[in-house]
Amino acid sequence: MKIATFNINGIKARIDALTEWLKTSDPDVAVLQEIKSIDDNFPRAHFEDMGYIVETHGQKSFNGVAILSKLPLEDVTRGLPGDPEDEQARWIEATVVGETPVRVCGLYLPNGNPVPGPKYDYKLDWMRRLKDRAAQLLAQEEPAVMCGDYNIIPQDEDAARPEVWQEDALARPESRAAFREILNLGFTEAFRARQHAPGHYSFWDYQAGAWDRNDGIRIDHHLLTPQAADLLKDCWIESAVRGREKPSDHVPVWIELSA
DNA sequence: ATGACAATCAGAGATTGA
Repeated sequence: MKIATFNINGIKARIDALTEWLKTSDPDVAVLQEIKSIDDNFPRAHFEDMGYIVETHGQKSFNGVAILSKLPLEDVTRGLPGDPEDEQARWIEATVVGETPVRVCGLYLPNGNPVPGPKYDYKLDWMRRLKDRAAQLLAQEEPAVMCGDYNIIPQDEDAARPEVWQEDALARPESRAAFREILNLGFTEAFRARQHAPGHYSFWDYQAGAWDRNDGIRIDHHLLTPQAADLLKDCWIESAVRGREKPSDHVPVWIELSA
């Protein structure tokens, strides 16, 4: 089972690039962030015609997550538990029924800038709720993946120019500590389980020729429960997608599971 | 120190992102 997480930065703007990517790279499961669309405006039939089951959790203008799957999906839920007041569409879950069923959670973690401020408070509170949900998933003792745009640069080696991110919500010590707290529950960060070298990124800003200068950051991640980590065959970043026509500023990050 | 770039909604320019 091949699963890719991909922040597409708007379904309306990315429909052609996303379609081309699905055709050529052929994920079994595509976990999408920033669809920037309400559910009714998501081009569901277009992807169904390509053989995908489509589950969305959108809102107007911003955020929004989705799962496209060639394998059956069961028990779809929307929204991160823990705050009924939270109306931002940043979390979706479904069980992908392959040879071995896998619970797949797609997330778009808040950016959190500027620091300090209410947006940063929201980020840290969202991560507290994420930790609660992560602990529940661990207690199930089943294969589960939490993947998406974490808006977290885990370590300095995950940025081309770590010095410019020092005071940023993506790299602040409190942000990194909250991320590590979740890892320390017992999750495996798939990319670092397979790759130890610095210089691998999943986002390059549109501005100032960041892609051409390889001035990137690694902020899109897969976190695996032990039962999922035991199934991990490989993890890689499809960075070439950033160089295509009308690209997102993020690229797909893949895992392959023996499932 | 600033802006650069892109997307959305709207129908100009503010807001958001990272």
